[in-house]
Formats: sequence, C-alpha cells, structure tokens
Amino acid sequence: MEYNFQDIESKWRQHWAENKTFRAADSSDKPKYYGLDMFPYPSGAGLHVGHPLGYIASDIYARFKRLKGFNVLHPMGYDSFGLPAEQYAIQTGQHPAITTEKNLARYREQLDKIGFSFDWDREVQTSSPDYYKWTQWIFKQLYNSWYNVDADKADDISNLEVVFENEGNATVKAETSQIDIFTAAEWNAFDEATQQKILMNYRLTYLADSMVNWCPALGTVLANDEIKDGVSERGGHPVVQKLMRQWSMRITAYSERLLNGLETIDWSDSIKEQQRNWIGKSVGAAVKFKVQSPRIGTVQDEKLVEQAKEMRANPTDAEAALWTELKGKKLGIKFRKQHLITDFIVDFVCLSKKLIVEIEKDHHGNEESIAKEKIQTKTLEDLGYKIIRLSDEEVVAHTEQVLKSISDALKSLPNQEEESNTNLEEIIGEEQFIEVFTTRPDTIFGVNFLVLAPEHALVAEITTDDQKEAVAAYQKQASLKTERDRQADVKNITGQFTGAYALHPFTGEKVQIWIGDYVLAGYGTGAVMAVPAGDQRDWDFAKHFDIEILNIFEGVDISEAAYAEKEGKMNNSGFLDGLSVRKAMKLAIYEMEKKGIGTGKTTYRLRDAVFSRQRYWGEPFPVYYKNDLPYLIEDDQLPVTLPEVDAYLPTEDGEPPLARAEKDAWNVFEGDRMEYNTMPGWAGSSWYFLRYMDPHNETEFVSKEKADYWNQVDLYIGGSEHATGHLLYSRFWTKFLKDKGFISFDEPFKKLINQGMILGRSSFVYRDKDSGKFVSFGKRKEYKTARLHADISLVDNDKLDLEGFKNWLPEYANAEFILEDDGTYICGSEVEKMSKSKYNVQTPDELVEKFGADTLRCYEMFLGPLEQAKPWDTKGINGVHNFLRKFWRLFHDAEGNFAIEAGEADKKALKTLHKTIKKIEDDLNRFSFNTGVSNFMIAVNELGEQNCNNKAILSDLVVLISPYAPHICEELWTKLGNEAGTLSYAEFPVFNPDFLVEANYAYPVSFNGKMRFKLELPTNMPKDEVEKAVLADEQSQKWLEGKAPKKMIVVPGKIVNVVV
RNA sequence: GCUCGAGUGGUGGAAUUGGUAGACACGCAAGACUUAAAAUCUUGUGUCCAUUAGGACGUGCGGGUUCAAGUCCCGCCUCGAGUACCA
Repeated sequence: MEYNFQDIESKWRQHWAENKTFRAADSSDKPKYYGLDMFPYPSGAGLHVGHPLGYIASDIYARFKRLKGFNVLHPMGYDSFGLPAEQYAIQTGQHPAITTEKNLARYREQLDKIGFSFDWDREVQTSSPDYYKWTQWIFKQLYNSWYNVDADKADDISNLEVVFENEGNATVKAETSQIDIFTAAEWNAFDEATQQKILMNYRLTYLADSMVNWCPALGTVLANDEIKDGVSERGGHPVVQKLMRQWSMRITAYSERLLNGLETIDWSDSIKEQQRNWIGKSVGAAVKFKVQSPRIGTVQDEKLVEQAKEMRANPTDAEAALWTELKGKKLGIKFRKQHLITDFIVDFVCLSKKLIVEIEKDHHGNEESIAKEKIQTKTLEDLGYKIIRLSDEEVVAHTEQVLKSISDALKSLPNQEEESNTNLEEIIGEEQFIEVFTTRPDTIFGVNFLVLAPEHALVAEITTDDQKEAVAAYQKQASLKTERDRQADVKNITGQFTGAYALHPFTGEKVQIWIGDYVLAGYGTGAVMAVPAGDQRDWDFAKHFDIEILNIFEGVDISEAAYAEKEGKMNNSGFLDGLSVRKAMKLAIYEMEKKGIGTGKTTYRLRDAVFSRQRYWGEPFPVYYKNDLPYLIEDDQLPVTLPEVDAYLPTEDGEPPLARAEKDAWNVFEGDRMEYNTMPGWAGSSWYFLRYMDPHNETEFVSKEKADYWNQVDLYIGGSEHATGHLLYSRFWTKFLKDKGFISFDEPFKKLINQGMILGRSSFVYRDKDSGKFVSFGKRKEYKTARLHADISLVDNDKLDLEGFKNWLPEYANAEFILEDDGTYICGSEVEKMSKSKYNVQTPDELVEKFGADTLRCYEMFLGPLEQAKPWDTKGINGVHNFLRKFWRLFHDAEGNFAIEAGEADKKALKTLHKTIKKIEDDLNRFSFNTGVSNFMIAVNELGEQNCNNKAILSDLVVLISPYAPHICEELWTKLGNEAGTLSYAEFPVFNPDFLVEANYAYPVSFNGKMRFKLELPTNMPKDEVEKAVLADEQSQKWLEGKAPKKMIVVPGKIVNVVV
C-alpha cells in the first residue's frame, strides 16, 4: 500500500474530533503545561502559510509535552473585534458581525486541516457578549481602583474615599494626576461633581484629554499608520493634532513593576530590551525655570521687579497668613501682593480703594530704613493712598482683628480708578515657570536656551507681540506633522524663537525660549533645557540658529560637535567646577532642592494608554453619562451589548458611530446617554489567556481555583510585532488582577518565543514598453521593460505557465511572449511581504491538498529557525514529502505490504535510534524545530540503508516523529498493533547513552589552526599519548617541515592543534 | 532619528560551550531504467588553480583578541521589525 496521505489524514482528524482526544482536564496528577499561541485576528484574506508557523511549533511542543507525561492545555480562539471588519462594513454596509463570522468559519476550516491538537471546547471570541461581558467587568474593576504607592499595589477607590473624608489628600501617596491639596473639611464640602472629578485623577482608568490625529474630512481619529505625508492614507485629507476627551489606562502606575518583572520571565533579550526602552526609566532632575516676561523692559528698574518677585516667592509667615485671607476677593474686593507703586514695593494693595497694607519689618533701629520708610509713606500718601501698618505678631496672633480693621478701612474709602501704568501685576504677570526634566542635571550651567513643544500651554502667554505671527505659523506647520515624523526628521532643524526669556535658576542669566517640533507635548513636561555643549541635537539647533554655546567641560573641544560622554570634569559651572559628572549630578540636585528650584526625579517614557476608540466594532463601555459625569452600569446588567446603528460612520458633528444608536437599540440605557466610544483591540486580548482556563464560567471571569491550577502560560508563541503593545498591556492587567486578589501570579507568560515573519516570493514578468510583448527574464535587458507581478500559482520553478497567464487577467488574454532560447518563459523574483496585491500569497490549503498536512507541518519547520524571518518557497517541499514517503517505506516491503520484524534490534539501528532520540529531545528543549526535521531525515536515511524493519526501533521512531507528523504516525501506530488514539499519550522514548559509545575517534589534526588530516585513535587515549601518536604519524612530517612543534593543544574527543 | 534583530554555497539553512565551515534539503550536472518523457535510483556539486595528486581562498566590509573566530571585542555597510488608534 502506498502512502495515501489524504485518506490517512482525514481519518485521523475525524478520530481526534470525535473522541475529543486533546481535551484538557482541569485537574490531574500529572504536572500541568500551558502552551498558547498569540490570539489570531481572523482577517478576510484567511490564513496564509505564515500564520500556522507558530501554531505548528507550539503544537509540536504541546504534543511533545503530552508524550512526556504532562497535562496539557493547548487552546485556540479569536481576537475578533477590529478595524478591518469595520472598514469592510463601511465599504459594503454589511454588519461586521456577519463578515467576522464568515472569516472565523474560514479560519477554522483552514486550521482544522493542519492537524492541531487544540482543545476546541475552550474556544473564545472577544466579540462574543459572553466574553466581553468580562472585559467590561475588568474595566469596572480598574475604574474602581487607585494605585496606592505605600502598599505598591492597586487598591479599592472606596478606601481612598474614606481617607479623603477623614484626612483629605495631603497624606495619600498615590499614582495620580491630582495636584491640588485639600483637607477633609474641604472634601466633605465639595459637591458630587467636584468629588468625582478629583477621584478621576486617581482611578486606574480615567477620562482625560489626549492628543490625537484628527481628520476632519473623515470625522475620525487616525493611527500614525494611516497617515502618509501629513494626509490621511484613505482619501488624502488633511490631518491635525487635536485634544480629545477619552478613557485612558493608568499603566504608568505600574512602570517600575513592569520593568522589574522582566527579570523574572524567560523572554528573548531583544523583546525585554524593547520593553525596557519603551518603559524608558530615566533618573535625573526636574528643574523649574522662571519665565521673564517680555514686558519687563518697560519698567525702569529691573532690580525692583526682581526684588518684588523674590519677596513674593519667599513670604514671611505673617505675609503668608495675611495673603491667605486677602487673596481671591475674600473681603469682597481684590487685593494684590508685592506690588510696585512708583519706585516702591508694597506688601498688599487694593487698587480700587487705594488702600495699602504694609507689614512692618524689624528695623533694629536702622536709621536708613526708618528714613526710607518715611519717604515711602509721604510719596504714597501724596498719590492718594491710605496706608495701614501692621506688625508680624499682630497679624499672626490676632488675624481676625486685623482683618476687621482692614475691612473697616475699605468701607470708609471711596472707589477709585485703577492706574494701569503702575500695575506690577500686569507687568510681571502670574509667576510663570517652565518645568523641564533632565537626565543631566550636572550640565545645568550649560543651559543656553529652552525649547518648548509648539503645543505647550505657555507658548501663547509668553510670546512677544513681534514674534506672534512667526510662532503661530510654526505651530500650524507643526500640527500637520505626526509624532513619528517629528521625531524621525533630524536633518531639517526647525524652530522658532518666542521672544521670551527664562532666568537661569543659578546664574540668573537670561535664557532664550524657543519652540521646536522635536519636543513633543506628550513626553515628560513638553519642554527641554538645551545644553548645546553636551547634547548633539541641542548643539545642531544652536549652530543652526546661531545661539551661543557655553562650554562646560574642562579641556574638551566642542567646536565641531557636542560632547555627550559622561566622563571628564565640569567647567564654567559655578559650584560644580572641577567635579566629575557623577559628583556634579549629585551636588546639582542637592543645590536645586536646597534652593527649591528642582528635585531629583525618576521619570518613565511610558505614557498612560489611551483606551477609547471612535469606532463601532469593539467592546462597548459599561458606562453612561448623567450631567456629563460618567457612571458605571451595575454588574447584574452586564454585558452592555453593541447596539445596531444605521451606518458604521461618525455622525455629522464628528461623534463616534455609537452616537447613531437609538435609545431602544441599547440593551442597557441609563442616564442622559451611553458612552459612545468603544474599547481598543488590546482590551480583549489583555486577559484572554485566563478565560481559556475556565471558558464557560458564568459567574466569574475565571475561577480562582482554575487560575491557580493552570497558572502562567508556560510557552507563548507569536510575532515580535506585539513586543510593546499586547505583551505590555497583558502584563499590566495581570499585575492589576493579582493586586485585587483574583489570580495568584503577576506575570502572564513565563516563556515567550517570537516567530519570524514568513515572507513571500513574488514572481515578475517584464513587459516591453514599445511592443507590449512580455520578455523573458534572461532577455529583459535587451528591451525597455516594466516589471509586473505575476500570480505565483502560474509559476513553477520560475517557469511561467503561458496559457494560464493569458487566462488569468482579461488584459493579458492576447499576451505575446519573447521566450528564452529553450522556448520557456522565465520569471524574475524577489522576496517581499506576503500580500494579496503582490499576488504572492500562498495559502496552506492547496499545499495540504497536494502534499498533506504532515508534509506541510514538517516543511514549515524545516524552512529555518522559528525566530528568524524567512522567505517562503515551495521548492523544498518535495524533499520533505519524500522523507515521509521513505519513512512509510521502512514499514513496507517492495510490494507495499506492511512488513516488520519483531526480535532483537541490531547495534547500528540502536545507535541511529538513540542518537536521534537525544538530538530530537535536545532540539525540542531549545525550540530548534528545523534541525529536528533534518535529524529525522538522517535517521530515516540511515535506517533505510540498514534495511531496518525492526518493530522496537520503528515503534520508538513513530513516537519520536509523531509531534511533527501526527497523522502518518497514528496510522503506523495502529498498524504496529496499538490501540487507535493512544499515540498522543504514549511514552516518549528514553535515551540510553550506552548505544553511542565508540572505541575510536577520528581526530581532526590541525597545524596552526588549519585542519590537515584525520587520525583515528582510541577514544580513551590519554592526552600525552595522543600527542605522541600525532607526531609519530607520517602525515605530520610534511607539515612540520623538519621543525619541532612549538606547542600542542589536545582537546580529548575533539581536536588536535599543532603550533609550528 | 530612536530601539531591536539578521547578513554563511546557485537557494532554504546546519555548526548547541571559541575546536573538522557548508549537516539536511532544494536546485543543477552526469549516469541507470525507458522508443521518449515523467517518476525512481546512483554519483558529483563552495570558489579559484591543477590532468591527477594536491594546493590557495572562503561565513557582509575593515581592524583586533586567541594555539584556534561564522561564534568574542572595536568600527562600518546593507536589509528587516517596532515606534504608542493595524492586530
């Protein structure tokens, strides 16, 4: 009987499905093993040969683990919400649920053909309400939690409310965007809206304004991906940066834990490194630069202004106490502090009543001060001001009385017109600071300018009149670029001076304030301090705009480039002079903290993740709004299902598609309206690995018991494109669910392997531009040709099927060809991404049909290392198919009859078998699937040469090969007399090293590192005797050329090297 | 730009800890079988020199460490992936 793979494969697929061979038990005496593939998104194009690559590898490993006696959980399901189905819906009007269902069916059909050992009873789909009910539930958990920094974990928001009621927020250490401090009394007095607004700043998922790429013409937000050259990829409409109120996830609260957790998991260094960089921890300092108003020049005496600001910044206790009572019109009228009137700074003044309140300084009998005070009093009274003088003690001890006397004085005074020219408030404005973060606080003295993001809130306020136009123009230009373009473009240095200056916190020198689009509003504080001496980008910027560059490094030349090394000594740096970088950093931070202008700080590049999408085909939020405040839907009402809409497009006023839903279309409707946004693609995929453990649980997302049993995913296989998205978000959710006590582990995936992409091999034909004839590859240079893709199904070994080509597309029906001399048409080829438009998509179906699933499985593995990207080419598939046929023939005689012999196996066969057992097991343990196939080939070739048909040997070989080629092995297994279906749980053969022992070893003998000849010597010969034997051999004489060897290296059992 | 990864025959790749470079397979060539073709089997196949024997060179490029480098170090080049709303 010939190897009839079609019959064999369909028979065993049916057997496995009917007997639920791969059902995982939720409890077992065996050790557990959880092997998972990354969630596929079922696109309309179906599977191409790249998709199953990882699934085959994980399936081989899962089957191997079953043979090794593990209880294996190996599930599959679909990440079935997503943009492509929605795009398709927009184009065709068909409901995305329908296309998704179709795509799922096609995926399943394709997957079924490849013989995976999935437990299909556990299938999950993110777009199924049974599933997203729990995605919504987890969202609610996040909403009802805050990050307690003291406990270093998430905690119930209700606990936080208790603290607020009793202590206010001053003592709370939390990951929060709340800045203002309030007391318990204040909290309790706030109305609900205010309280909710404050709580929002603590919640782990919260509403906030985030910058998005807004396309007004499409009425939608676009991914950076969807924007090409500043316009939308679809339609070419302009795109602008816009703030939008959206849900965010406070993933930043977990920055440090996400970073540290990497140490505990077995992932590739590259992917860990990518996550580390994504989280981007940097240690440095936050520094505040005071902004000098551009209008400051209008005041005669700059010193006075500075003095006023200084006094304002460092008030005495009495001043502070009194200001608390006067500010914000508490007496019903506006007071100003540290105000300049003519040449005098007064402590407090009410301009509309011309009342001045001065707090007496202790003169200690200083004559000059007393004289000054007298002049001041007289001058001010001449201008029509009334002055109240108070002592420190009076203000502190008898605040009430003081206030009463001020209040009385106010009542007695008439209203006056304010004299604007004396208004210091207007001149210096509110105290403005620009906060920057720097990893190099040691270079603080080298700050020659500051650069703000064009969107920075302060830009509008500080820009001088004569720069307004230029700044606005620059802002407009910047708003048209995507973040990525802004970061990527380093060749074009752009920026715009605002006309404003900041004051250097140590030297007081004026520092120009620029805006530049390489500074991003969303990163850090949206402002950087530029140190051209120490940073190349700043250096380039300074050179380009001709800004001064101060060299702050001792003995370093910075005329040609910045000096970014962290070595050397500081110079021109005040108190840092002569210090090393390390010491200067410490001292700089110390001095900043002492002066109150900065603090040592650790920041993370990681940003909170935007969790809203203005799309239809995603999870609805369990949220409604009442008076514009968000509220959660009760658990017993979940899930909030997707309502029907009349179109999958935004509304005319730019609201998301869900805004189209009628009230009745919602299964749950509360408040004024439901949330219109939906959740992003990563919502459902962040926790799905937990649902597989307990997929039909209706009361919990997963039972604690089952989560404890199955625990972490032991092996997770998928593409590296998920490095910083899915893999980071699911780590975040896992840590959160652990914090809340729902699961007992805080890393989801113990071991991760990234499969490389399978690239397509495109075929090309060459059309002569003059005649329109198609020129064969070898002759294309003789003509002026255009290269066109040809469908790879029409090409075999680069030879084009001419008739097929003519029938392929109507425009080629009358194609004429210029052939090679041998009469064939040869196509050109190139390796590219597999895509429909390149006509290079290879589906697994046709290969399964032609060669069988076992061949496909082995061939995909045989292509090369799992992790590496590789081009797809079916050239070698014949060889792999041949191997399976040879394997089959080992069990059959020349007439095709099943013919094996029981009895003792001979030594050679045992050696082949055990060599193979060892290699296969070693290979599987290091996930080297490709070398596994090679080793099977070697084994089958050797046994074939030996004419081995020994039952014991072949039985072990069947078990060995079965993870790779399960169908053929099941067939042979039953032919060997075993019960059908028992192969999957058979015992993996045990390696016995005794069969590999050899008496002799052929030593490669090298002279000066070059291998010259081999010499067979006993394996157990001692080193010195090997030396003698080598030197005594006549072949050595030629290479020694009569000289004595300088040195000899003998590695027993490996190599001999003679140094001449 | 930044971050990460990869470059080995005509092709996919092997070489696991620094120890025989090119296993295994494809392709190609020659031969056997055949009227012929296909299929199958046998042999050869890194490049260059040489009739042979044999020799020189050889793992993207340039240096280095070592008895010994595809493997380690330094500096480049090329290609691929990610870069926060594709999943």
